[in-house]
Amino acid sequence: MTSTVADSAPARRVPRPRADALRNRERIVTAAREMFVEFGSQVPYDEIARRAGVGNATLYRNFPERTDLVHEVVLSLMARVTEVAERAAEEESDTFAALRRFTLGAADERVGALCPMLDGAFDKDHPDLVAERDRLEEAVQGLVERAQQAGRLRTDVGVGDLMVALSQLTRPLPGSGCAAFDQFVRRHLLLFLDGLEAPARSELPGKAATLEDLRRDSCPS
Amino acid sequence: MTSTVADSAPARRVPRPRADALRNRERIVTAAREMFVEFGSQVPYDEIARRAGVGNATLYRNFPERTDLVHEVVLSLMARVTEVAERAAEEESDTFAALRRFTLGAADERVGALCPMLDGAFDKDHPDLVAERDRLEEAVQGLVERAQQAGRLRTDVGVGDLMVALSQLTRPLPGSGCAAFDQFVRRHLLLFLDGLEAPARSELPGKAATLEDLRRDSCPS
DNA sequence: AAATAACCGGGGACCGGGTCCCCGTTTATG
DNA sequence: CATAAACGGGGACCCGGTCCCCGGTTATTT
Repeated sequence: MTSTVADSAPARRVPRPRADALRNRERIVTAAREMFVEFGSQVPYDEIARRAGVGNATLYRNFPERTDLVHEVVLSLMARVTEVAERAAEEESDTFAALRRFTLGAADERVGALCPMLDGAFDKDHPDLVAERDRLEEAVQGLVERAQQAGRLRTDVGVGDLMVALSQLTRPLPGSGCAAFDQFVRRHLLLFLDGLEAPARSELPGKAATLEDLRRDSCPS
Repeated sequence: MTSTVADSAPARRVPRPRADALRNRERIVTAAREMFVEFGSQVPYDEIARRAGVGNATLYRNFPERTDLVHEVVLSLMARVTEVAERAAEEESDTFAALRRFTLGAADERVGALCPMLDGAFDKDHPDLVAERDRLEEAVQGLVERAQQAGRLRTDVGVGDLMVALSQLTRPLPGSGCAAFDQFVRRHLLLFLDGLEAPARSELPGKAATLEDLRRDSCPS
């Protein structure tokens, strides 16, 4: 994975970051993801540092702007979720089972944490982000279309419906690191999925939405 | 409603509050409910006062402790939701339709706002609160049982499942007062309800929970 | 293994926003 | 009309988050 880029190159100009520096940066991002999930992206810097087992200065050195940190976390989280979607599509033959697996897997990754991040305060149009979002949408859209074409998923729902409901249902209650809650969430996700299954049991108002619709609608600012 | 308690009594000791004072108190509670729904119970006192069209001093005079205000708001919100449940049971002959009506009605009242209030910081065991919670549980439990006995609602779900999922799905995204989002929420609620309908399309892990279970589990503190 | 430079960590000063009170003014009541 | 209760907003206080400084530590280089 990590190519030996700066190995033979003149290392004097950019002497390659130290090993522990990279490790620390990684620990920070992980800690931040966990904290964001639980307390939202406004959580104090010092707390994140403590959770990461790092001095706060290290945190400020790596991410001078909070924006940078949020950006990094969102990116990393989206990548994980995308991978869950791709693995589900690949390894699950039954189309609806694939959808189930993705949903529960995404819940385990705490997609719900993406929600509070939409509270402004970070660049939604950054190229990296758009790229990652497109990858995610493509992967999930694939799951949805396959299930719909197989007649297993009702056709009046879209990726947006799935993602938003998924996010909402898995959003952590602030404070309580309740253990029993997790099991509870799985029940709700499964119930929601049952509602998604074809044939449709009711008629929905409005129309199915894509991720693009979401991004546009959610922030009229 | 308001009995003339202090009318003939020696009014010197407690000379009955002035009319505008009562009106102001009411406006404050209303404003607080709206603000809590949108921004959580931590919203600055001054903001609430401004929204209520009152000086901040009036707010502090009426609710010296934030706890008091939260308590009042929760109570008022629960009462509204209970009423929705009772009206639904009473006026809707079809048992599942009653459940639908309650769910959508409760969403309109913004039950989701109750969630962030569980972030500690207020007395869960206050007699008034317990009483109101029991009334609410009884009303909703009635809806659930009727639908289950009629064979319209799957039997592996309980009041707790409905209430928590309902709260989660309707929780407002902090910041954006997005208009389109509301319509979106209705879609998700209807999908979830479809999942609740009998016959069950999947097998759920764990077991159905009551409100009492919720209260106990959610705060191991 | 020693030298060197990059990196780390935590203690504390600064700053902004929320809380809460004081007091001159307004308004319901009898 | 007199009186006292209630109002309102301006500002002082205070706390918690941010951000920097500097002495110590640890990975790299020869």
